[in-house]
Amino acid sequence: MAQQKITAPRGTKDVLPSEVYKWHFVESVARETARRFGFSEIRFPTFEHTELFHRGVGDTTDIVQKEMYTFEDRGGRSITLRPEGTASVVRASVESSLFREGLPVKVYYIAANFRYEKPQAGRLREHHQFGVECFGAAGPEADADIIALAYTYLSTLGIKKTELQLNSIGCPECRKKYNEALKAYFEAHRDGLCETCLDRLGRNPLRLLDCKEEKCREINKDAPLLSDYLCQECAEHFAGVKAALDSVGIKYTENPKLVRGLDYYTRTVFEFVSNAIGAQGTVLAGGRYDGLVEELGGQPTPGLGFGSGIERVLLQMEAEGVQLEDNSKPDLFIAAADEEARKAVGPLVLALRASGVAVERDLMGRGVRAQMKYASKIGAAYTIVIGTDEIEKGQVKIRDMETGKERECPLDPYSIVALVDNTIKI
RNA sequence: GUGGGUGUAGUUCAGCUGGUUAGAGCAUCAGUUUGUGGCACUGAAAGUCGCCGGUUCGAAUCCGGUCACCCACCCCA
Repeated sequence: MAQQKITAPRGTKDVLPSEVYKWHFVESVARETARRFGFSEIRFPTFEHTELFHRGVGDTTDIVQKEMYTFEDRGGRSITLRPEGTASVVRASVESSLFREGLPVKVYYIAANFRYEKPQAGRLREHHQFGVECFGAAGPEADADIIALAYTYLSTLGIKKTELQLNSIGCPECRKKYNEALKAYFEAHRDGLCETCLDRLGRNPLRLLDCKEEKCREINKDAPLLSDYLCQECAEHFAGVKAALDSVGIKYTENPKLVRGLDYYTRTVFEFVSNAIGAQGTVLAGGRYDGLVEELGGQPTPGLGFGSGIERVLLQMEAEGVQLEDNSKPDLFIAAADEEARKAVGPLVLALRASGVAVERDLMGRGVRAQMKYASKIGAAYTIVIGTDEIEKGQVKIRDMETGKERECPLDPYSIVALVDNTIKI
């Protein structure tokens, strides 16, 4: 009697053997791109003290207010499954004094994030991110470098059809002035605003710019622009970022309404956006966060970085028709014709595997014909059938499964490896 | 948290206005004179028709609830 099935928790996804090669590809491109740009990997725990995210991500954000997986552990500590990676990176770096051992500190990670959201296209409760962070560099070349890394990463994956949107949200000084101007403007148009906007007006007027409600959009059109309120330094920094991007030929669209959802951002914010994968079209997003390290107890240290959702990147690749090859197929399948041969196949297969060849054999007790069918199905490049004849003669036929051609080969691991490894066309 | 759509073999789906043994393609497994794959042919296995309740002589089909998935809002990668 079968037990009732247990399904994966809502908003989580298994990566099955048949598609895991796609993940391997994305991860290897991420690692290689990071390496070329001079970033080292950092790993950190899956859960942290809840306090870290309250301070690091920001108390007013939706993530902290209603999306965290928070629980008390058996020792009475408040623990949270990380909803994003940046706070952990900063915590770990401060804790181990990385910033005192020389700047800049450049690190990347590939890690799962957890947010209690309602799942939809491109949005999960557990999702994975390739993230990159750079600390210590205050100048605009650093911003451009991070964006160039993002751009290289996406193009190497075969993603061409995203738009890079760019904005500067200034420093706390100029943002304060802008916030006041914004508040004043929206107060004057109160009657025309939707309810959520009215609600936010007092707390975070920046967010109103993002509203998709038709009537709010109308009002947004003539709202004051942040670019008019940037202080001298911020304006120069932003101009520097744009000039640096121009010089390397990376195209961008200035989007004065682009506001990121995490409280820690300052100055540069950017997103690579797609319109091909549903409403959640942001494939990669990031920016500068010059106040975060200090907020988390370190010396004032500028920082910047981005996060890119691997599931979304995969969706985008799919949408753009990027073709990947599953390279997990075996090099060789060795079929046994009788009991005697089955005994001989075991040691042979082990010897070949020790030499680096991916070899499979029958574990299901099938006949030769069925073994060949199976070898074909799993995509083995070569097959060998061994029976009493072959063992007596010490010779086997090795067959190229693509062409169907066969070739004689001595029955010893070295000869077989030589044929399979050199991928000699038979 | 709010709203819309969808739940039938492993999978993609069919099943007309409720009628008795719930079907097909693909996939799986076995075989086509027993030592050779892809094609073809034969056959087999596989479903408490998401779950619970209601209406009815009778429910995959109608009604209610619930859960899950998909999509959108909110927000975000």
